[in-house]
Amino acid sequence: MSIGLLVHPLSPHIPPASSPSASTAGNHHQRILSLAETCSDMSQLKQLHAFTLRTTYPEEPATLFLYGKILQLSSSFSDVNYAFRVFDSIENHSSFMWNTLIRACAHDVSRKEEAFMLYRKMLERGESSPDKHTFPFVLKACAYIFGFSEGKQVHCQIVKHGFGGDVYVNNGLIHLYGSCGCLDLARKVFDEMPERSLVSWNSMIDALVRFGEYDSALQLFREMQRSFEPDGYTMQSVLSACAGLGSLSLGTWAHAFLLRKYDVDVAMDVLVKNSLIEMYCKCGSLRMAEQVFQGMQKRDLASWNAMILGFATHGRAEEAMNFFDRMVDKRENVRPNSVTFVGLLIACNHRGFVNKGRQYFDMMVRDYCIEPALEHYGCIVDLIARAGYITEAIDMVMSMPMKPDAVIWRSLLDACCKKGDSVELSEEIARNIIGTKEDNESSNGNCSGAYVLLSRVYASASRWNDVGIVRKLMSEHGIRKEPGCSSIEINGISHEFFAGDTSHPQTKQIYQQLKVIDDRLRSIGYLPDRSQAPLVDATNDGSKEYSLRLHSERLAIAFGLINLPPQTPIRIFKNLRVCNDCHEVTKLISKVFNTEIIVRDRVRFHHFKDGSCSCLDYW
DNA sequence: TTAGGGTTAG
Repeated sequence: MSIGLLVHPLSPHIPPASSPSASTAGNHHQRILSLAETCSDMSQLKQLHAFTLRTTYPEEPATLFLYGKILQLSSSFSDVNYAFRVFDSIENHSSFMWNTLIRACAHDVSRKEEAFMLYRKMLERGESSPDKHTFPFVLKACAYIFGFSEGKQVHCQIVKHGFGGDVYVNNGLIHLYGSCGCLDLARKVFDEMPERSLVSWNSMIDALVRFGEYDSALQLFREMQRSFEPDGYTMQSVLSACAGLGSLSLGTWAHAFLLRKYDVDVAMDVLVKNSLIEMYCKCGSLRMAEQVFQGMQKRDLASWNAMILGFATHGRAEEAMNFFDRMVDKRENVRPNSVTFVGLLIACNHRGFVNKGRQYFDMMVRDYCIEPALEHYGCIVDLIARAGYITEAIDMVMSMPMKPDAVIWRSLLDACCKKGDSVELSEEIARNIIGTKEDNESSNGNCSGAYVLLSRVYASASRWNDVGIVRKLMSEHGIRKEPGCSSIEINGISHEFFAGDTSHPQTKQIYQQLKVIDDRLRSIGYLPDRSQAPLVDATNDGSKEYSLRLHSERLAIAFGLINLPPQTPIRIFKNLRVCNDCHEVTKLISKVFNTEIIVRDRVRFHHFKDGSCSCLDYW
């Protein structure tokens, strides 16, 4: 029966003024209910609602049941306002009605807070008690707003109402505590669950991955396989863990696992494929990332962004920009978002493309109406400041609608130091950073960044007393400089190098190789930046010939050239940011030695407990 | 008598 014919077939059944027999009313409600199942949009639902109002008695339980259905349908058509109107028109609400409305709010971005308010109202009114359906919805809303204290209250209510053993409720709790970063509480709920589902495992694994506990996440994944088959959600978390560890061997294993175990649906899923792209990019294999991207039948914005970010963070700015051109081209016609522009600005930043960076920043605002966020400002300020346009960078910081964070101030300070600008200005900037909460957070728990930069400012102005004061302050506060470190995996063993490091057993050969590299680079006309502080005493044999500044990555590259067969790609992981100078030299070494060299920066180093990495030769 | 859980990048 079509809803368009609603009034005619049902009209003869409109209840008379006198009370209808129970069976007639029952049939009538039943017929409206079956019509409700066929509603496909709000206009049909509104007709049905009007008809229900006209032809039923509001106090009948069957009518209340119908209103519940109308409420549910209006929220499923995303008309939460209408759902609220229906709700407000009813005097006594069933648990189902409360639950439906709470759920509608929990799923609506702009009403997440209301979900919790509604739940409180439900308790206050006391006309119906929360049940096992209520809590998962409320918890979802709490998780979304990172409402830890609200969530704790709800947790108490769950125990009080006796739903502590419900698997859906517990999954909601794991998700909530996981979202708030309370991994121990999430784990406690997980461990104490009388029954677990696939979602329980996925939620716990996801929480661990999101907060950087990659090892534990992979450990849990292994345990999970004893009782459940992983699904697409699981595999995305596993791929993120591999990406976080920067372990291409693990990531490649996960890719193979995916292809072996799953049907086309899971393996071809856009979200899973995007995770694969991200994993390959973060593990340094842009070739594989591109291969996955090219093989995708369907792509979304995130697929493009993942590639752009991948190229950008590896210093391959031209390819990042080419991908952007392709995505906005008429054929693809994908509209970029704020993340796309972060990628483009990072690309420009890594390579010092100041004008391009300015163009993208303007394009983002002008052509795509995207409000620049702190991250965009961070990139552009760093870019223009590094290029020496300190005044322009400071003006930009002053014009920002939000408060600059310590990272931005540090970009300015760094640029001031390099340019040897006024000490007063540097001191002023340093005052904005030192001791701030953001600085502590943004520099891995120490605020060495600003102190080190400031001591460099004083050193460049030959104010040695002030250098001493800063160093003393640092040692008094127990602050140590976080050294740059590069790592390379060969035959499953990770070798780490610091700048000017001479601790490796192969140091002698490494420095000889560096000399070879240096000579080859000079032979093609490369002139190292002499203004950089030379590490002339770095070699064991006291040779002072090697005058290039020894970034840790160059040591790792030399080590790779010695120990890997010719033309084997060399993959380096670095804990800090890779500078433009490094990108340029790496490109040249790569050209001269006819070897692919990839340097991935900002990697959190990982060491397996037995001191090894199971690195297979997938490069 | 109605229904339910877990995602997107820096």
